[in-house]
Amino acid sequence: MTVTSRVPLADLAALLADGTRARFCLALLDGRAWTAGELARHAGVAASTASEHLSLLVRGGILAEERQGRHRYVRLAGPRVAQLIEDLAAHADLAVPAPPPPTLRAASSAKAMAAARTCYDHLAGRLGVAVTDALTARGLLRQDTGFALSDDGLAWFTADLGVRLAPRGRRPMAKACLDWTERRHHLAGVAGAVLCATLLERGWVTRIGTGRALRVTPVGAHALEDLLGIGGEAAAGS
Amino acid sequence: MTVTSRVPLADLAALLADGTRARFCLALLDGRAWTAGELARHAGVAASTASEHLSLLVRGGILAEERQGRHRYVRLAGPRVAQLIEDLAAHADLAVPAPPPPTLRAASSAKAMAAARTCYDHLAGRLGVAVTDALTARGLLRQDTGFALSDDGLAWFTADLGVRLAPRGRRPMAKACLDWTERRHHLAGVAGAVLCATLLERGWVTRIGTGRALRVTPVGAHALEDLLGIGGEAAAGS
DNA sequence: GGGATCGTGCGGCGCCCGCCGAAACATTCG
DNA sequence: CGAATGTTTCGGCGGGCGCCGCACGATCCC
Repeated sequence: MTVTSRVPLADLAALLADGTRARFCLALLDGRAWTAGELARHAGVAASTASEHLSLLVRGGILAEERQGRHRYVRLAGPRVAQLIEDLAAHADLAVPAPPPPTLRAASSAKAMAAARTCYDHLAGRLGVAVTDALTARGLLRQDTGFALSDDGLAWFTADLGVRLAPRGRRPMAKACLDWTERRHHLAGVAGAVLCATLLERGWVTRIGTGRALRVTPVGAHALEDLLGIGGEAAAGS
Repeated sequence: MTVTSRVPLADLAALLADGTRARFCLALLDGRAWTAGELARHAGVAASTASEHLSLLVRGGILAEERQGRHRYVRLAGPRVAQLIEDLAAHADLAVPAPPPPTLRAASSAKAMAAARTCYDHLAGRLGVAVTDALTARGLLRQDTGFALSDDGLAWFTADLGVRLAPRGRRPMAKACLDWTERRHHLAGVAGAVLCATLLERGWVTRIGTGRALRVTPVGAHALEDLLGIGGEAAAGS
């Protein structure tokens, strides 16, 4: 009988408390849109099962959907949920030290991911942390008293990188995001997204295959060395 | 058969996906330690049920326990989990606009909470946001390019407030925490915790009853006006 | 139009898990 | 020591939910 009024927190958590739905969300952390079928295969469940899960996640505000023809494209609803899931995953993985990957293929993939990857819409992995460190060392990013760009940092985006860094809604300009391989913070927020988009646009980094993993191109390595003094391992192509 | 390797994210979310466990965590957001019995009564379940829930939460790293005699005291495991739960709750409450409180007592309590309360170990509610705004307006806290104290801000804590602001482990000095009544950010992190602790120690604010709600004392109102130019409604006692 | 592909609604099955009460254990107090 | 109180363990019950297969509608391609 205990009707026990609903607890919003529990309802939200319940959406992520299922292995299959969690796998969906983790896959979608690459920031791109997937079709229902792709996700079903990725998680190893029947299409009908995936369909129901997606409806729940959309209704719960975790995912946004976009229908095109016979496809149902689905992506994370926004940077906020992406951050939330990333935080949750980071916390969960801290408790469970990653077991050694079973297959060679998985090991190689894990290695590439650890080197450089996207985290929703910004850089992560050793590359992401290296960029964050370089910005900090040069006084462009302040981490000792919080996490914010300095005035020099603002100027760097405009003058050195050559991109406009405009406020976007209520999203913070700079934000710390916990890197789950490096166990340190890397740059997220508007600045992180703009930086990542710029690197991709200019071909300084490219995606490896269809996943989240990135590779620094030779041109990119030069540019990163030039702009931030990043060289060697962190900028190495895979 | 589908053994489907575990998904840490889902395991963590599952801990919070139950109404009773969620109620426990939300109650513990006051930052203090509760006994198992108190939580059981608070959530309206049998002691045996609460006991099992607590064991799960402790094993999952959400809660830390401390046994004293026949009592089992339990509190949130640390600022990190507190922040996680707060984020999750904030996101959940955004989707579900709070229904009007059913009872007069609840309404009065909600009013006090909205005015001033603790959020784990820092200030929240209109008071928390007012303090954050005042710090920002005076150039002590930078919010336009992220969220960090300025050098003036560091000096303010030492010279004006008269407290040492030392780094504590890996916890960030300043951090934005989403206020679920004001729907804006307030100051968290080491600085937020130190500030809140100082205000409580000096009797500038006091707890109302046993909950999270706070009241600004007359002495406190003067001090806040003095230090930050905060007056009127935000500093009003209740 | 015909055949392949993609997504969805519906039963039905099975299991997990949250709940309680009763009994046992631990601690404090008189 | 005995009573009172707080907590834990154990069965057992019931409901919720994640899974599939199948049938069907929609869409795209040839």
